[in-house]
Amino acid sequence: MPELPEVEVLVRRLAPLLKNKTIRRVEIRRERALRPTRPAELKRALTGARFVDLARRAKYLAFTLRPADGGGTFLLLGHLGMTGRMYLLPVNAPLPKHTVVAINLGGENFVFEDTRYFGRFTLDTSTQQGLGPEPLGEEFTVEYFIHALQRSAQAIKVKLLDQALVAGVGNIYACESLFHAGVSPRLPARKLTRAQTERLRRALRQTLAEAIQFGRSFALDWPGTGERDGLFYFGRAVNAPDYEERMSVYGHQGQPCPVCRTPIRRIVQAARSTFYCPRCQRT
DNA sequence: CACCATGTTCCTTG
DNA sequence: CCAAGGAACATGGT
Repeated sequence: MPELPEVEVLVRRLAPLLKNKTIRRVEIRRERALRPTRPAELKRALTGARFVDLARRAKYLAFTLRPADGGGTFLLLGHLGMTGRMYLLPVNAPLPKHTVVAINLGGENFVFEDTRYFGRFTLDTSTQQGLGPEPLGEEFTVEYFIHALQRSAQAIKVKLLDQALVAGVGNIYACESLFHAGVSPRLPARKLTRAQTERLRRALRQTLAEAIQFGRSFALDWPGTGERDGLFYFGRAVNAPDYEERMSVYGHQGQPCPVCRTPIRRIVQAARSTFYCPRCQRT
């Protein structure tokens, strides 16, 4: 469930539920997610600690905690990978099959579940160093974007997935943003005109912001104690009839473009699927 | 059995 | 040294 908008919505929903809660016990079922933190180290740091803040950076969840001994704060980072979910469960509810970590907060467990185990739950913050600006932030200016694209011959679609260029864009919203900007996913980054770059920046910001708005207004099947967050809006959702229509091109191979009715095409770039309209995105 | 999947990291090649 | 491409990680759905 993992691109910037989904993480943003999750963070905002989770924050008030975790705030000021004290960790009683930590159960680690998949050590791999902690890399390179050792399980004993994570348990020692978390047990008795208290959640004081939660924020999003790119696709990461950044938990700020106050240690058991009360001095200062420290950071815990979560990443949902491809299939990660985080939510609260009553302590008497069974933990799901692919539970990575379960944190006992007293009456409930804060659960990190991840079917494919690509996600992370760690004290290692080194990955934050290489991240580029937030696409919705002030630092992501037209000038920055133009400058960053000028140095690369890589296809613009592939470039958008580069977290060092702009942090938080994933495969779905990269495809959608290029469509809204009317830019071909195959266009080499350095070939974008100033006008195209401006349109793309605008499309990125608008597409991401709209997805966040949708996620915040969406009637989630998750009051904080349900069994699933039900949060990821792509795919078949719970009770959302207009769900499929949210995407203009992603996953719509062979279906008519919503603007010109030309069949949407699927190509492979950097081993990932790209969906686009060959007519609306000619250059 | 085949192919596909919201992500990141590591290794190889040029 | 760098850029770019591909595989690996692991599980499940269609």
